[in-house]
Amino acid sequence: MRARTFTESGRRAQIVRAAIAVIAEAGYLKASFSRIAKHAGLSSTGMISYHFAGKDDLLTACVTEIEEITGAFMQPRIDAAVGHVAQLRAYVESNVELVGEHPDEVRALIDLVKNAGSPSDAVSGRLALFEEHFRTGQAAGAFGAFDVRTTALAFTAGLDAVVATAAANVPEPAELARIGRELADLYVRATAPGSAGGPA
Amino acid sequence: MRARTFTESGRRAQIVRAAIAVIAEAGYLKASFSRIAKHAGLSSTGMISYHFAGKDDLLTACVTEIEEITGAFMQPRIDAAVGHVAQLRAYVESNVELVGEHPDEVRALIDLVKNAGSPSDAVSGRLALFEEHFRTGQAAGAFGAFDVRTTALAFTAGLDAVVATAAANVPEPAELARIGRELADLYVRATAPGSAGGPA
Amino acid sequence: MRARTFTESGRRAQIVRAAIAVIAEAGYLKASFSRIAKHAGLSSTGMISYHFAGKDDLLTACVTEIEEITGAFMQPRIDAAVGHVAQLRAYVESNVELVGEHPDEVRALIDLVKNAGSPSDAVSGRLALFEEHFRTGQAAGAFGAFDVRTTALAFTAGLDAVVATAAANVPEPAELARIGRELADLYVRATAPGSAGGPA
Amino acid sequence: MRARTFTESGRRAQIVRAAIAVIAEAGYLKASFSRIAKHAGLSSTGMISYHFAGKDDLLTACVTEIEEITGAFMQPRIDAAVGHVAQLRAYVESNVELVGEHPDEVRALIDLVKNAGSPSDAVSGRLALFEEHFRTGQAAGAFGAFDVRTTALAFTAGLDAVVATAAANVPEPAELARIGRELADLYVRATAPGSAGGPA
DNA sequence: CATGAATGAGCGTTCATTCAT
DNA sequence: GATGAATGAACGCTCATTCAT
Repeated sequence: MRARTFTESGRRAQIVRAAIAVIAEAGYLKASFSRIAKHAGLSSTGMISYHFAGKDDLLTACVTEIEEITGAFMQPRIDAAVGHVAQLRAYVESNVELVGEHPDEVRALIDLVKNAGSPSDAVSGRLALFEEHFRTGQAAGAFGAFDVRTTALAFTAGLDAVVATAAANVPEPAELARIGRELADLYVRATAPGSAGGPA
Repeated sequence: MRARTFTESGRRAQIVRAAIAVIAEAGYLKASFSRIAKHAGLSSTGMISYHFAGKDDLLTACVTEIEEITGAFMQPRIDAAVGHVAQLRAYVESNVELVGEHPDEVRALIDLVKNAGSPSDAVSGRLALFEEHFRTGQAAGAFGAFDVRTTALAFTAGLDAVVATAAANVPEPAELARIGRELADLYVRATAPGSAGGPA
Repeated sequence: MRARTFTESGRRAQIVRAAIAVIAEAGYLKASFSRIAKHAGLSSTGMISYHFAGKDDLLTACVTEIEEITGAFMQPRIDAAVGHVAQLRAYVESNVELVGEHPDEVRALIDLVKNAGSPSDAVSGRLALFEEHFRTGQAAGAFGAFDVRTTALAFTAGLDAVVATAAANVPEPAELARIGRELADLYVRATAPGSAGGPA
Repeated sequence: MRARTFTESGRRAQIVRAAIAVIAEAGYLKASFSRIAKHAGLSSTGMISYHFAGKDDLLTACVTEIEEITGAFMQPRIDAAVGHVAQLRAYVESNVELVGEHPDEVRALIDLVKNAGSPSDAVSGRLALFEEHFRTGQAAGAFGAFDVRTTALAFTAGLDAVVATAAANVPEPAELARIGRELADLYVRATAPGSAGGPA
C-alpha cells in the first residue's frame, strides 16, 4: 500500500493538488498561475514555472494525477465485472459513484478534457478503450451491430455530462447510485444485441 | 421609409459572422475582440464595442444568429416527423446533417455552449425540451421507463460530441447521414419500450 | 424680460443643459460626450462635436451658461447692498442661498472650476473682482490692512467649499441662510478694520 | 534576519515617488499608469500592477507617503505652539512654509484631495481636527462664537487654495513666510472672541 | 444642418514566462 | 533548489474626434 499516487513528490505534488482544486472551484478559464500559486500558499508564480515546463505541462500533470485517483477507484470495480456488458455497466456506475468520493477531481478532469486544445492522451485513450471494448464485445456476441466510433463518442460525452452535472451539486450516495444505474441501463439497452433499431 | 438600420445591422451581422468564424476555427478561448476585428477587416476593436455593449452581448448575438440558422434547418425536419420516436430521430439526424451545411456555426455553437459561464437559455432550453419530449413520449407509450433527466443530459451531450467531431473534419454527406442514423438508432434503442434494461 | 439666457439657442443650449446636469450628478471626470449625449437624448456624440469645437468649448459654454444663471440671482442682491462690507456679505450670502435655487448649476460650476486645467476667465475674474473690492474697500476705510491677494484666494476657495458641501446635500432654506450668514460673519470679522491681528 | 522587503519596498517607494511627481506636474487626471511608469523608468505598466493592487492602492500609498512627509514638517511646529490660537497659526504657517520644502508633495496632495471620489480619511480627518480644535478653543474662551463646521470647511479649503497657488509657482522663503502670516492673521481675526460680527 | 459609423490612442489589469540572485 | 521582481503582450473597454453621407 502506498500513501501517495506515484506522480510526484513535494512541491510538484503540492502545486498539482492546488491546480486541481482551483480548476474544480473556479473553472479552467480562471485557473491562472497566480490563482494556483495563491491557493498553494506560494508567494509567486515563478515557483510553478520552475517546476513545470509550462502551463500545458502542469495541466498534463493534473490529468495524470486525477487519472491515478480515478483509476484506483474505478479499475477494481471494472475488473471485478465479468463480461462485456457487465464491464460497461461497471465503468459507467463506478464513474458516477466516483463523484461522491472525489468531486473536485471529477469536476477538474471534465473541465480539463473539455478545454483541452488538442485531444490529450486521456481523452483519445478512453475513446479508443470504448471502441475496442465495443468491437470485441460485438465479436463475442455481447453487443449488437452499431458504429463503434459514434457510440464511443456519444457514450463518453454523455457520461461526462451526467458526471459533471452530479459533481456540480453532489447528491446523496443512494441517488448517485441510482443515476449511475439509470445511465448504465440506458447504455446497455442501446447496445444490446437483437434489437431492430431501424426507423420507427 | 428608409431602411436606416441597414448599415448598422449590416456591420453587426458582419461582426457576428466574423466572431462565429473565429470561434469555429480558433475556439472560444482565443476569440478575442482583436482577433475578431482582424477577421472582420476592422481596423480596431473599438468598432466592436461600438456595435455591441460588451463581449457578452456579442456572444449572445452569435448564439441567437446560430440558433436561427440551425432552427431553420432542423425545425422543418422535426416538424415533418410524426410521433415521439420519429421526432427524436429527426432531431438527431437533422442536427448531424446540419454539419454539412453549416460546419462553422455548429462548431461555434458547441464551443459557446460548453464555455457558457452560466447555463444559457439555449442549453437549458434544449435540456428541458428533451426532458419534456421524453416525459410525454413515456405517457404515450412511445418510450420505456427511464430517468428523463439523466437521459436528456446524456443524449444532448452525446449528440454534441458526435456533431463536434464531425464538424472538426466534415465527412461526405452520405457518411454524415450514416453517422446521424447510427446515433439515432442508438438513442431509439436505448429509449424503446419493453426492453428489460436491468443488470445483465 | 427674456425667457432664456442669451448664450445659445436650440441644440447648443440643449447640449449645454445636458452637460451641466451630467457634471452635477456624475462629476467632471465621468462627463464624457457619450454620457452627455445620452442624457440629452442624442443618438451619437457626433452631434456634440458638430456643435462645439471640442470638449473645452463645451465646458466653456457650460461655465458661461451657469454664470448667466448665478449672476441673475446674485447680482441684484449684491447691487442692492450699500458699502464694501455689505456687498461682501451680500456676495457670500447670495452665493450660499443660490444652492437652494440651482443646486445642479452650483455643483457643476464648482466641479468645473476645480478641474479646469488652465485658470479660466471665470475663476481668475472672480479672484480679480475680490481683490479689487478689497483694495477699494481698504482705501475707503471699510476694510483693515491685509494682503488682498491671499485673502481673495482664501475667501473664494472657502466659499466654494461651503457651497459645494451644501449643494451635495441641500439643506432647508433657513439652514442655508444661517450658513451663509455664518460664513459672511466670518469674512467680515476677518477683514474688519482696527483689529490687531498680530501673533497671539 | 534579513531586510527581505528592501527591494520590494524600494520599488514601491520609487513608484510612489514617480506617481507623486506626475500628479504634481500633470495633475490627477493625467496620472495614468503608463505616465507614471515612464517617469519611474519602468518598461511597462504591469510592474505597477505587480506592486499595487490597483490604482486606488497606489493613490492611497501616495497620500500616506505625503502625509508622513507633511506631518514630519508640520507636527513639531504645531506641537511647539501653546494655546488654541497659536496652534491654529502654527498649522497655517507651517503648511504654507511646507511649500518651500516639498512643493511636489503639496501640489499632489491637494490634487488628490480634490479629486478623491469618496472623502478619504485624510480630508475628513483634517476637517474633524479643525472642528474639534475650534470647539475646545471656544470652550476655553480662545475663540469667539461661530459655526465650527462652516468655519472648518472654509478655512481648510482656503488654506489649500493659498498653498496650491504658492506651490504652482514657489516664491522665496521670505515671501512664503509672509503669505503664511497673512493667512494666519486673517483666520485669527475671523475667530477672535469679542468681535461683534453681526451684519455691518 | 444633422447623422452615426469609424478611428486610433489610451485606459487599468491580467497573463505566462524569464532570469538574476 | 528556490525566489520574486521584471517583462511585454494581450485583454475588454472608453474616449474625443473625424468625416462621408
